[in-house]
Amino acid sequence: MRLSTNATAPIGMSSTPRTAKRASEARSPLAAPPRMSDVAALAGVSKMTVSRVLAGRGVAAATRERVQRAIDQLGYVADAAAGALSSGRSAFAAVLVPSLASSNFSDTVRGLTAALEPHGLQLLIGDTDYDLEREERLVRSMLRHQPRCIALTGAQHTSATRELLVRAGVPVVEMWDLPALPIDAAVGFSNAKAAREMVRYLAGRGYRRIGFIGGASELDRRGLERLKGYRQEVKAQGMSERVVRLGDSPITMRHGAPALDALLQRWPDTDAVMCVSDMSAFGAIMQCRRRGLSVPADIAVAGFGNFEVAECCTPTITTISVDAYGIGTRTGETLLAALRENDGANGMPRRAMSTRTPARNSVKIDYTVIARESA
Amino acid sequence: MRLSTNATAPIGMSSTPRTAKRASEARSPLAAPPRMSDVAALAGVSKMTVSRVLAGRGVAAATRERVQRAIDQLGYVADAAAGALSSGRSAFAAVLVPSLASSNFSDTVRGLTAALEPHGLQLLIGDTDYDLEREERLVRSMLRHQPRCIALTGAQHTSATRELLVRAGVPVVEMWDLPALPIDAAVGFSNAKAAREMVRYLAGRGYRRIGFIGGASELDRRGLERLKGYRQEVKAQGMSERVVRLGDSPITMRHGAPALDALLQRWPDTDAVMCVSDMSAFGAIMQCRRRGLSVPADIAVAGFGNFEVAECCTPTITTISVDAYGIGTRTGETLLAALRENDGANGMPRRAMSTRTPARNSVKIDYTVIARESA
DNA sequence: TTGAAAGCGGTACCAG
DNA sequence: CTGGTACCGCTTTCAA
Repeated sequence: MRLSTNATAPIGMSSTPRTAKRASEARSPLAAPPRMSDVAALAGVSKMTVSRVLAGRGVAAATRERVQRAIDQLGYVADAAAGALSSGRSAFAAVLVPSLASSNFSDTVRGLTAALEPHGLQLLIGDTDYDLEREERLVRSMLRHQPRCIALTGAQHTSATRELLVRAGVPVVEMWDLPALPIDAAVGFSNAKAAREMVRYLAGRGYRRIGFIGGASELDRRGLERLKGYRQEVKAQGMSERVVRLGDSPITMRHGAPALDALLQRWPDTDAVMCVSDMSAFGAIMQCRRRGLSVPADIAVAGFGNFEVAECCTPTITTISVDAYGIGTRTGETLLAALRENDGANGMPRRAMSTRTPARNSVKIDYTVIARESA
Repeated sequence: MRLSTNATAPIGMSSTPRTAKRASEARSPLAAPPRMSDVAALAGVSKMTVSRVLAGRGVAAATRERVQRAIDQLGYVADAAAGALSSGRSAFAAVLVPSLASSNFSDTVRGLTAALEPHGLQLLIGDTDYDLEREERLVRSMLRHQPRCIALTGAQHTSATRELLVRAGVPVVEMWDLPALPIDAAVGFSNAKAAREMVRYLAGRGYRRIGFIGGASELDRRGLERLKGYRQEVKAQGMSERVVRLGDSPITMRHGAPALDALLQRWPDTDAVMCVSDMSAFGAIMQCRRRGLSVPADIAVAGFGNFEVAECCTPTITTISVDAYGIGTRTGETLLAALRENDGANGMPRRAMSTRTPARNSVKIDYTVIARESA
């Protein structure tokens, strides 16, 4: 295969001589694409008028129509890079999530898209794979595109990332958590408190020997917070903790079976299992079936996240519902408000939110225990 | 909420006077970010030398180090828009998938990322939501960023989309299908043939009254192809068809229960169900449990896609395995090869693949029936 | 309402 | 190996 020789060389280092760019002017698919000046010439106006038509500013109706016809005729598409360079304002918004494969985060991205796209912002989406170094690399690479604003996941970042983000001087929102010291603003909830609530729910149902299964990675802060909340509440209730930590994030369905096995091996009399995610809870329930255990009669199982599988599984899975899509839309709205504020005021460019409104930049997202059949 | 007054106005129409851009030169987070000329001045070289250091071209080691120090000291981040404009070459690759929430497609995106990122290409990701008009809008909007290459899903597009794509003059790959007339190149498989294979498998296991459950939408071409394959093979086997079409794409777990109910109501003696997706198959199996039907003893269920749930469900789900991640990496490799070819040759810019190598631009992706417990 | 000129921040090209 | 200059395609600014 052609690629094997030089599989990671940068693409496009060879080049076309500047003067040859418009070499093939013949009307073929290979002809250089039309420029704004081409449109202007065809419509018999100046570039500026074309620019104004595109931006929807004040242009006489007749002129505007003539220009629009020329645009359509040539199939003109404006060059965003040129526009961004000239105006000093890109049309990008950057988003970073730990894993696009997790429906949780893809819902958040969809929510962000829904909020930002109508305002002409194009998302630059990055998948950090729960790796802070990778997050840093992605931030660096996205910053090259001068995004108007940035959304990222969690409160945990390398110090270089924080530095980059602050220096970027654009609104930043941290999602899915409520950091003690946000870089700029946050849209999320306390994963620890949510987990405590689940333990209280289970205790209220009479379960006293409650286990927790989660991932082994120290990088999944939200998972760790949930574990922390479990520990706090178990202690508060005077119960003893039973924790199994196993496997990498993202936690998938495959996680549940071995984790359940490990838990029951160590603490055979466990009467309820709280899982770091619905994915894991589902895997655990399926494993219960294989072991001939009935859920919840023999053992109760609870999840986190209210994924679709929690609703569709038999038994249906008791879980904590978090509005992932809403986190996206709220984040989008928060960023837009900050952009307006920066923009409207004294014209100081690229100001972060925190310089203006230090405090009330945290949006708290609701969550609720959804009581279903499994617990 | 502040946004309610003007929820969809474009952002950033007010502006900062050009001359004020560097108004606050004080060393604060509000100072204008450093430019290449600043780096050059600090290092005592010309901009060109800085540019060469960044590009990793031939620069004397001592000079390079000096420049690098200046870069680090200033925290300089090159502006991608300026670079793209000047060189006539962006660092973007565009991808369009029907739904980011589907693990199938998010895996493909991950594969693409893995293939393209090492070459310095930044993905522009778009979610068409199974809507061809939306796809067209997204293509138009992405084209403004002059992507070096484009990957999109399926063979079905509006004629305007095809026109835009051809005129863009960059390599284009259609994924997840093998169109009779690809725009440029394709990486996929025949969904119809794969479905036929599943019917043959079920027939081979002795099932004769095989139903099909799928979505009602005409927009999900891959779903329709699977249905077509089912119909062809059922006919070939001398069986009669039993088809239920229900609900929108993407098909989720919620689809399975009502679809199974509808199928059994109309054809109560059905002995096997083939589902358009594992999601649906899972929902159907859970519904079987609720109805007191044992799988596969009372009724067999098969899925499509080899999603994680197919492996973790009890019973495990018989399905067709498709390497979604591999579709992404193969697509990436195909695009990279085309970029190299364009680039290396006569320097004609922005040439599509098909102008070179009309035929062998289709990469066929393997699939296999995975026999598990459910059928 | 429209146009002309300047320049955004880099890279190509050629000369030294 | 390094620097000077022109210029990428668009928007800003200011004048008409």
